[in-house]
Amino acid sequence: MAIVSFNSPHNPTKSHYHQHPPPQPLSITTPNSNPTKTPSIRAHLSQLCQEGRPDIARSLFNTIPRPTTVLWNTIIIGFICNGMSHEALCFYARMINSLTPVNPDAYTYSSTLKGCANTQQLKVGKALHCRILRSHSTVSTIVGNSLLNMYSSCLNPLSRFDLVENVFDGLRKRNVVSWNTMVGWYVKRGLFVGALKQFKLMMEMGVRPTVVSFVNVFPAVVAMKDTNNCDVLYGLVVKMGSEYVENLFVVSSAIFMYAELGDIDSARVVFEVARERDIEVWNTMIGGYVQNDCYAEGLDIFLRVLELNDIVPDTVTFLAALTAVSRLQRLDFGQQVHSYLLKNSMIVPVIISNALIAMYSKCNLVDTSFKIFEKMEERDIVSWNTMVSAFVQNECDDEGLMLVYEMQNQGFRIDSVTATALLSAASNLRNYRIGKQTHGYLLRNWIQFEGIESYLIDMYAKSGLISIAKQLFEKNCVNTKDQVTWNAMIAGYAQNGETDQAFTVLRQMLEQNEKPNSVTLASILPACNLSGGVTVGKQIHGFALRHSIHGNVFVGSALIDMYSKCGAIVSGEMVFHMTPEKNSVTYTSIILGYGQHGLGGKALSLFQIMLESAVKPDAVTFVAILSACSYAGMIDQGLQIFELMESEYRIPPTPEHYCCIVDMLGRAGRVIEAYEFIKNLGNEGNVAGIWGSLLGACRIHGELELGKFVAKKLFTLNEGSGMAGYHVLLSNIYADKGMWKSVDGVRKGMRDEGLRKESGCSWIEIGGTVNRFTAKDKKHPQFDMIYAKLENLAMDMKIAGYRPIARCTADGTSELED
DNA sequence: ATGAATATTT
Repeated sequence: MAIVSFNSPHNPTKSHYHQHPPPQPLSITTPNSNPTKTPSIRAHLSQLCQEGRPDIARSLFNTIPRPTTVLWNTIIIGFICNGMSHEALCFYARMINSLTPVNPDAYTYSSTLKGCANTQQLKVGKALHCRILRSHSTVSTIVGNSLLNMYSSCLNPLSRFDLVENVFDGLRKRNVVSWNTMVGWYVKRGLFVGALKQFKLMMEMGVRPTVVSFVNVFPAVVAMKDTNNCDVLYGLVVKMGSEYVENLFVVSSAIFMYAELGDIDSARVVFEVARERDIEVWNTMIGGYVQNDCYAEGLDIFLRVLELNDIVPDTVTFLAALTAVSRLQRLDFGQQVHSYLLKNSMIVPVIISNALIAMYSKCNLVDTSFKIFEKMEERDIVSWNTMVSAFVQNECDDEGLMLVYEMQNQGFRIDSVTATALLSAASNLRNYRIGKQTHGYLLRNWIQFEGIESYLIDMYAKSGLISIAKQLFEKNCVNTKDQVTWNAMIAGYAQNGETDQAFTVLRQMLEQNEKPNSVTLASILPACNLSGGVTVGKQIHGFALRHSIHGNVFVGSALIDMYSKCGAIVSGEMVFHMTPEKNSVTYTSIILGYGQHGLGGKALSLFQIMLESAVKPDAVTFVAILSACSYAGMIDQGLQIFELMESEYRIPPTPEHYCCIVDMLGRAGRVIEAYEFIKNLGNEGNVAGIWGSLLGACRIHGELELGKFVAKKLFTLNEGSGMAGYHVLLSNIYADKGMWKSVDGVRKGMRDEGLRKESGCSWIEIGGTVNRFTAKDKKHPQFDMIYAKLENLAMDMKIAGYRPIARCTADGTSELED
């Protein structure tokens, strides 16, 4: 089996030396042997360099009393070909300052200039340029080309002054290399039209293009998305003959060109035309498929590479394969790639480990990601960022924050990627302090990146500082509002329950001719639930249909949710069946809807259909189906599904699942069983919600003693927001039993602790207007008529023989039930 | 003995 090889940054395999025949045996020379000694010393030095030992060649060189220019050149070239450009430059400095004067020649200049290009030493390059101009009346084409190349790699491509062009204009003789370098330079400067013009000019001058000419001009048409000229250029390649069409450089860059332009079929044709393929051709083809979201096809090609005996997959191959695996969330495949790597290579490069971390994270196995991260001997900023993002994306925001802390301890600085993860964590945790700190850090360090405003708006809105979000939206994004920014603001208002504001922003968005997309609609739809009216939701649905975005999974799921929350479960059902693409959220929405409408049987049969489909249920799906079972009293089925969740689907239960089970048992009167269930959970069951469900059950079934015990337990847990509700529940239990003294006691306790239950509210939509009511409120413009009608109704009910049961609520108002 | 050139993770 082939051993996996990985590229090192300075891969010498492409140096010219390795294209030469294998080294000849040494010829030993003595200092005074004969006049031919110089060429043989030169051959010896050159051979040492070919063997990758230029330092030894230098030591040998140091023993030579009066080295000639040729010998100096040999060492300089030797260093350059071994990726030691810095040493080459030092050696050049030694040469011109030598006590035994030697004159640099064209070889010295071209190789030293290459050294400058490799190390970005503009000053040395300029000094060389001066020296060349001073010492020679004419500049040879090769030296001129070396100057062109040096300037094109050392100069800032965005600078207004174009020294490269000056040198090119000053060249007395140009050849195809000069033209190619110019085309490359234009591309680097972003002057794509210029690059293409230069290429055309070269053709018009009768210069025959080489493969490099094509490789250099392709990126220009890619950048311009110029599919026409792309075809013209490739046509030219075909015309030039098989030496061009089958050249590995041409094949690889043509595949890349077509793939970048979205024409993956043509890329495949180019790939098939190549009779011989090296690993880079294979990599480009895999990468092309990944780039075009054809992950399965990419993996097919990857598998073919593994089967080849003469091609060894490298870092890039595995990187592309892992990207495809991540996008497909094909964990099985990813694990195979992982074990292949472990089996076949000594060390896994950092970049591959990073991709593995990302892959496991995308497959929701963040623990495995962290194991890989922990085991890494070396980590770069991408490793840290990937792991932090992995935590944040898998709902482990606290771990993500801790890791950022640790990362800074180890000398890595927060960058734009870390910041996006931090902002996401802040908005997930609804923690504006972390968000503000991150915002401050970005401002202090002048860190800017694309979409920064949307991240900030999202964070401030979700963490409750909607006014700051609004300020950012209005001040910082005056002219730069894009779809994402608009969406962030709309979602922000919608999530804060500010429905009117959300719709105002949507209207502004439409007025400014910015098109809403699926994200916009999926963000605004939940606001329709809150507003209580189905009319607005229907309008959004109509909008989605008109703009052909109703087929989107997210929009579909949001529509289902909206209809079912507005009581229109039949419409929700229809949307479900008409949504072409269904994911776990789509299924969960409709199951939840069925459950809330008491349609347990329908929920259950749809859940069965889901299990048989390719869509995997997630933790939320189980909450939906369990609560549906609970509402419908389908206890046995519910318990069975709960078993299945852990054993079959490997989803660890959360407090929400436990709540469902307790609720399910409790509603059915199996209160003691529910209590036993919580006891068995141990410390994991010490969550207010779970005990709260049990307290609810105690009330329904009049379990006074257990209720008192459960309430006591709840009050020790003291989890804030819901506590008032639990006090009210306890007082209701007492009230049901007519124990008014105890009721008073609970209410006094609540007053002492400053607890107040938020009053319940109901609403109804009439003629497109939503009317909200809370107990005893007089805000409605027609409240007097409404109360008069209520009294009439109450009278009618009394006459009909109805006896309401009066129960006490915490704020002293009476509540009519049953 | 010298010059131009392709693929990559958050």
